[in-house]
Amino acid sequence: MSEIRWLDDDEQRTWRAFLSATRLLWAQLDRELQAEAAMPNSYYAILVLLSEAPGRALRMNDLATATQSSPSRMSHAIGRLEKAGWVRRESCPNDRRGWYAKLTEEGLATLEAAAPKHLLSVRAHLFDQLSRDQLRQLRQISEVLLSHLSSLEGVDEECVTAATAAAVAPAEL
Amino acid sequence: MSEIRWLDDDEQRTWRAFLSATRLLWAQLDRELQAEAAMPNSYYAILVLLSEAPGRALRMNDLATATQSSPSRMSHAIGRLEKAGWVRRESCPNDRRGWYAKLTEEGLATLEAAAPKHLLSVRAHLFDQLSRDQLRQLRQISEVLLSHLSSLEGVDEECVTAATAAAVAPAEL
DNA sequence: CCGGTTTATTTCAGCGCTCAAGGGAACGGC
DNA sequence: GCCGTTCCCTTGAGCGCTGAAATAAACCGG
Repeated sequence: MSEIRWLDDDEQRTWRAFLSATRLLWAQLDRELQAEAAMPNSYYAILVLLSEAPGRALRMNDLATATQSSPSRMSHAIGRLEKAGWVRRESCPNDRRGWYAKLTEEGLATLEAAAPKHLLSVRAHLFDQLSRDQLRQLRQISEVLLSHLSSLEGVDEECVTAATAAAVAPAEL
Repeated sequence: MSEIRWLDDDEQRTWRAFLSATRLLWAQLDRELQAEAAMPNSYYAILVLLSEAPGRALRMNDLATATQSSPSRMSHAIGRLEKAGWVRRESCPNDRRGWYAKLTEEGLATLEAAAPKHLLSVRAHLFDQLSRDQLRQLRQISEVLLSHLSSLEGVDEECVTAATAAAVAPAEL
């Protein structure tokens, strides 16, 4: 085993600050969304994607790849969303293996009620805290990391960001 | 309801890049730690904290507050770690309500085997990707967010960062 | 066609987490 | 001393997720 280069003091501090900050930020946003809309972040993202899709419906697989999640996960998620009355499954006419997940009126209403509040959370805990310069830096840093990470998994970078873009607001944005 | 100020194009891009990057980074680090050490990040952090503690033991409550998690979560977590043979519960002599979680030899060995690999992951996916300037910026940004978020919850900021510091390497660092 | 592969989705077991509820020990005013 | 409160920890149900296996339909070379 080659010599181990541990983190120096500066790196330590950077690492732990980053770790804590992102963890707390996620937790906070999740908590607020849970309180406001009774759903986790991931389900919110699904609803947004559906709201933007033509006919407010998407194939299961497309949903899964768009949100960077497994088919299994999507199946469970849609199951729950269906139980909540926000989504309905509809069989696909061309391909009898396939299913559409379609946003219901109720689901759309829920989403539209949740979106402004979620936006406020994001502003309060991220955008309002940082200077214009810092936001620019954060964006560049994120893009570097993103391009590295998505290359790792043979994933289309555009696809990832496009999908996650959803996580902030529904179609009317 | 007052006028809603949606995210502009620049903000959108910043937000989604940040969102995707942190999500993918966490996922990647978790995946690698899972593959190398068969444990999630949170359990790793617990083992590191224990390895640094005097007598390699800590009270349940101290562990919980140090890792910013609920007593319940810690109870479950130590239960699993105990089942894995990495930790042992020992009753507290002074306070018969209390329990110590004590790192076993086996647990320490597991941790020491995992630490260098985990460090490599962190370097590969974060530190090696960013310039010196960007690392400095990232640190400042994280610290701003951290101080905001920890003030929200009436939490001691030092405590949070101190605990998370652990998440990179065991005592001998 | 027919048989094997690929594609689309579900199912199941199990993990880590949260939240609400509870037991048991210590503390503190009366 | 006693009773209520507080503190420490556990329990159990349920949620969101993962990974592997199963089903079932479409595709495709022979």
